[in-house]
Amino acid sequence: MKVQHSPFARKLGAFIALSSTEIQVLDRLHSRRRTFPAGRDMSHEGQTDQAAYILASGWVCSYKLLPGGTRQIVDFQIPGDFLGLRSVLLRTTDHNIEPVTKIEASEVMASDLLDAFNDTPRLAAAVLWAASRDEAMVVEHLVCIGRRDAKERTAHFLLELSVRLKLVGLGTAHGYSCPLSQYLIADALGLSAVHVNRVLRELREDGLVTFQQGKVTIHDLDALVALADFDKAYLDHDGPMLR
Amino acid sequence: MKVQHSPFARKLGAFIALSSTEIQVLDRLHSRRRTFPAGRDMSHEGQTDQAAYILASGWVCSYKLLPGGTRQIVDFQIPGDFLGLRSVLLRTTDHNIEPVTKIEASEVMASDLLDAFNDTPRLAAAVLWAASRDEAMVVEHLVCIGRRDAKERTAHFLLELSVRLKLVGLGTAHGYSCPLSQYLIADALGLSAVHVNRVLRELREDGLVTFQQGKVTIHDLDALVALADFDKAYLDHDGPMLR
DNA sequence: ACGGAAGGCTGAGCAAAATCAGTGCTTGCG
DNA sequence: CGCAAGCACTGATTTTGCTCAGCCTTCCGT
Repeated sequence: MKVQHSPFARKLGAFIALSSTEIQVLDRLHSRRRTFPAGRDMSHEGQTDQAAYILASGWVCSYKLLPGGTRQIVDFQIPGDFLGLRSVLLRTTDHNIEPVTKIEASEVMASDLLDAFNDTPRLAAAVLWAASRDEAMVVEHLVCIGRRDAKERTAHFLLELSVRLKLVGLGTAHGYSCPLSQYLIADALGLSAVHVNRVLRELREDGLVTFQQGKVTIHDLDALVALADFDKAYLDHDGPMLR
Repeated sequence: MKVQHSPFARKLGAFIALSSTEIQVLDRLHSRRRTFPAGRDMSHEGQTDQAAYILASGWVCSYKLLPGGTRQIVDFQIPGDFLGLRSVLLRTTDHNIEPVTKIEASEVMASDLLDAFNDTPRLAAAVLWAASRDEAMVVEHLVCIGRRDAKERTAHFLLELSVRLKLVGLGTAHGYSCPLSQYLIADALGLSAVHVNRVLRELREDGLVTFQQGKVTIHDLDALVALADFDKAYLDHDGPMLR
C-alpha cells in the first residue's frame, strides 16, 4: 500500500525511485507554507527574487505581456511544480507569474535546496530531470503554436494537462478538474477566446472531450491522441523511469 | 588591444570578464575538430549522444518534425553556441539537429566540461548563464509566434539574429550575412514560405530592413525595434555584465 | 552545354481565425 | 435587492495568412 505524499514527491518519484530517506529530505524542504490570492501577480509582491516555491495546491500561470495589452502564457504550473526556480539560481526575472486560483506554496531557500542535493545527490538528478522536462514542454508548446491548427492545439493542451495532473495524483486518464477560463486557454494557445470557445464546442460535438464547469472529461482518448499527434510515451509510464 | 578568440570565448566573455587562464581552459576544450556537411541530420549520424559540440563556424537548426511533413524550427545555432548540451547531460533526444551550411564544430566530452568547471568555477556560471539565455530565447520565440503577426515576428527574428551575431563578432548593428533560405525562416516563424517572401518585401519597401542574397541590411533600426517591440536591453550591453 | 533541383518571387482564390457586437447566466457586493 | 463584473456563448464580417500554380534565375553535376 502506497503512502500518500506531497505532489512534489510524487512527481519526482515518477522519475526516480525514492528511498524513504529521500522522501523525508524532500518533505523537509516544505518549510514555510504561504498562501497567495488568485489573480494578483506574484513577482511584484512576494520576495520571489529571494526564494523559490513548490506549489502545493492551486494553479499558476507564467506569462509575458506585450504592448497592446495582449499576453502570451508560457506555461501553467500545477501542484508539485516549481515556481521561480530559474530566477533564484540565475537572478533573471524573465516573465511574470500569477496565481490562477488561490494557491498554497512552500517557500524553498536556495541554500536548503543545495544542502538537500548534497545530502542526497539522487535528488539533484531528479530535480534536474524535472526542470528539463519543463523545458521540453515549452518546446512542445512552441511547436504546437507554430505548426498546429486551433483544434489540434487545444486537444494537445488538454492531453498534456491530463498527463501532468495524473502524475501528481490529480485526475485520471478519463478526466480532471481544471480551473482555467477560456480566456486563459486562449492566451496560452495563441488564439482568441472566441475561437477557443468554438473549438471546445467542436471537440465536444465530435465526442472527443468535454470541458464544462471546470471539469475536463475525455470521451475518446485514442481519437484525441491521434488528432493532437500527442506523444504516447508521456502517457505510458506508470512506475519510475530509473531505479 | 583585444586578442581575437573563438566565438565561444567571445560569447561567454560578454557575460563574465574572463581571465586569461579561463580563456586558456576554454580554448583547450576545443579538442577534436569535426566537419559536417549541410543538410544531413546530425543526430542520426555522428555520435551526438556521446558528445556535445561547440559550433565554430556555420549555422545549424534544431527542429521538430510533425506528421504531415511540416516542421517547426525551435532555434538556430550560430558560431559559439552549444550543440546538444542537454542531450549529453540528460540523455534526451528531444529534437533533431541539422546543419544549415557546412559547419565546423569542436567535440566536447562531458567529462572534459565537468573538469573545466572544477578548475575554474566561474566558467560553470558562465556556461549556465549562456544556457539559460538560450532558454529565454525559446520563450521569446514562443511569445513571438503566439501573439505577434507575421511582420512583427519577422522583424523580431532578424533583430535577434543581429544581436546574437554581433555578440560573437559576426556582423554589426547595421547588418550581417545570413545563409537562411526563406523556407527555413518560414519553418522557424510558423509561416509559409510564400508569406515570408511577401513580408520580407514589405519590410524592404517600408525601408526598415533588406534581406537579399544572403545579406541582411538594417536601414532603420529604431523603427524596426519599435515594430517588433524588441527588448532593447539585449542590444545595449557592450561589456561583460559581471566582473 | 544542358538538365534538374533549389530558391526567390508573384497572382488568384480560399480557409482559418480575428474582430466586432452582442446575449444570457452566475456571482459577489454595496 | 439590484447592479456590475466576469465568463460562456453566438452570428456576422473582416483580416490574415495559406494553398495552389506557375515563372524565372542561379547553381551544380554529368
